[in-house]
Amino acid sequence: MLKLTRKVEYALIAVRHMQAMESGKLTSAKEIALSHGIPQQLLAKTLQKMAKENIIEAVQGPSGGYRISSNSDKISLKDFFEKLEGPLGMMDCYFDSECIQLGACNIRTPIQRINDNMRNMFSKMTLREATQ
Amino acid sequence: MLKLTRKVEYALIAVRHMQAMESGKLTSAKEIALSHGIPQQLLAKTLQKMAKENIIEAVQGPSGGYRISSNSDKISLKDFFEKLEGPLGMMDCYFDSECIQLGACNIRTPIQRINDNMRNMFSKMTLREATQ
DNA sequence: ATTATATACGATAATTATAGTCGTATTTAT
DNA sequence: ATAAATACGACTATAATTATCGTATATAAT
Repeated sequence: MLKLTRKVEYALIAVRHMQAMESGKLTSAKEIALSHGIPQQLLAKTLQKMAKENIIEAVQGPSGGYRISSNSDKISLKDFFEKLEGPLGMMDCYFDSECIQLGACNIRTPIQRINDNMRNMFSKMTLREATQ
Repeated sequence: MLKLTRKVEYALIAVRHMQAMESGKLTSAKEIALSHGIPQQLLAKTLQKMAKENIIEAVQGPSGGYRISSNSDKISLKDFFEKLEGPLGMMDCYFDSECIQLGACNIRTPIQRINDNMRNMFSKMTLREATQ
């Protein structure tokens, strides 16, 4: 329960991989995928997402690749998770859905309480901290 | 991401429903299911699970049903979640699986760190507290 | 005793979400 | 030009969750 998705797992692996690189040096999707035995195409997408969200920097062309963004120590785990997978919450009902429950829902407050605690916790933890 | 499953959602609804009952009074799976518009059979299973785990008390036979267990204020959210769905952790690799990663895994420590924080947080929060 | 109503529970089907692949376009160093 | 990288939309496969079905057992009420 409350498992990380593969997407996030791969993202964490990639971040650690990039952090272990010599400062400023690039690494590629292929390189990360091969050295950790994960599907390259899938990883590539996650890297692209991270680049788009400024968690990492992308350089195109041959001898291009990715490197960790310089502001990675300002990114909280909450932001990291949310940038990759949308709102961090234990329930959809606060974000999208038309809940069937209508007026009958008796767990809005409990859920909100749990959510707040979770969000708070992951806000206080930086990506850098977590992956160091 | 990190969504509660329906099972847990229904369990929370049921707990709240039972807490709202007059002390000691029973309510049935049918009653809860009808008043909150959730599938009765599925809810029934969750109630059975909760009864088995001593979160609630079950009384069989007609005019039987369920009531909240007297020790419900001693149950942490962590226990509640884990009793319903197994180990509370962001990754399987610590529990069951043979991970493909072998030696290449570079996120054991990060994941463990995140897990510890989560478990710690949910340990400190009681079910009673959360659902009050 | 019989009936009706409740819990108990294993097996299975349906649905949904996640994970992974494919094909193609674009960028750019050599 | 070519080769090697990122970028990205569409699609398929797989796994997990959600829900249903069928049946057994308990027990209060008649």
